[in-house]
Amino acid sequence: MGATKTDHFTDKQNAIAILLKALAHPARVAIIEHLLKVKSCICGDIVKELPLAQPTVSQHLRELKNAGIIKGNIEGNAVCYCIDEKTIDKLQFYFANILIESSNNNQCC
Amino acid sequence: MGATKTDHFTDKQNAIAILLKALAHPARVAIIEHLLKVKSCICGDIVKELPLAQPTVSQHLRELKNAGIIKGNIEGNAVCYCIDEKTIDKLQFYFANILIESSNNNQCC
DNA sequence: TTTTTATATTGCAATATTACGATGAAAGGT
DNA sequence: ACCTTTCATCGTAATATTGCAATATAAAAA
Repeated sequence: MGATKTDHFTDKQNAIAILLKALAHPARVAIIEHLLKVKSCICGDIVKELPLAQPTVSQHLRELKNAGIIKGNIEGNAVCYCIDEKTIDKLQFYFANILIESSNNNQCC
Repeated sequence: MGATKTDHFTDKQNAIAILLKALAHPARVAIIEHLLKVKSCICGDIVKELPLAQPTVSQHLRELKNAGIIKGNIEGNAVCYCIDEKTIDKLQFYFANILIESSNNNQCC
């Protein structure tokens, strides 16, 4: 025990959980917000912005990329990261849908 | 090491991360989806729906409640849970905002 | 070619999460 | 009073995550 029982849930449920888990860390939220702030792709300056060591930032970037939240392009010496809007759109849609379905319910608490 | 360096991030970043972490597990996603499906509050039948033992489900429900994603009312012998729409609205707004800000950016990847 | 710059990977210690059996608490039914 | 039902809590084992020093890699600059 200790491992999530992924097999017992639907693919969609696991997919959403993986996306949310990728963003469920303040450092990774900060990375996304920095990407928005600089209004362009980031190439390395994230390490200077975050209060974390370079390997830690690199690890967080990899997790965001694996989940499909950001995209990364090798640009010569540096690497260029930016937000994958398609994935954020999925999340926005997911929560918007919960709100729609939820408003039809007869709330009791 | 091992613990998230919460102190180094803003309150907003931590707050979003906590909300997303609460939903970053397929069992908790499944709980929310069941709440939507039954179109009412759930009073105990979640344990039968999920492939997890009762203490595990109870623990997941507590995490969702602590994060403010669901509300819970004691109803005699049973407990009645339902979605807190205000919190889902926060999340929906957060992602919608990312999309708006992101569309102003000159994407390079 | 050597050095520098930028990022990734490895290995590991500290901590957190997940899952569940056992047990507890509290209300309802008999 | 006694049992049953419903849910929470405790304790604990298995596993995952976080963070970083050390090291590797790979392209640019000198």
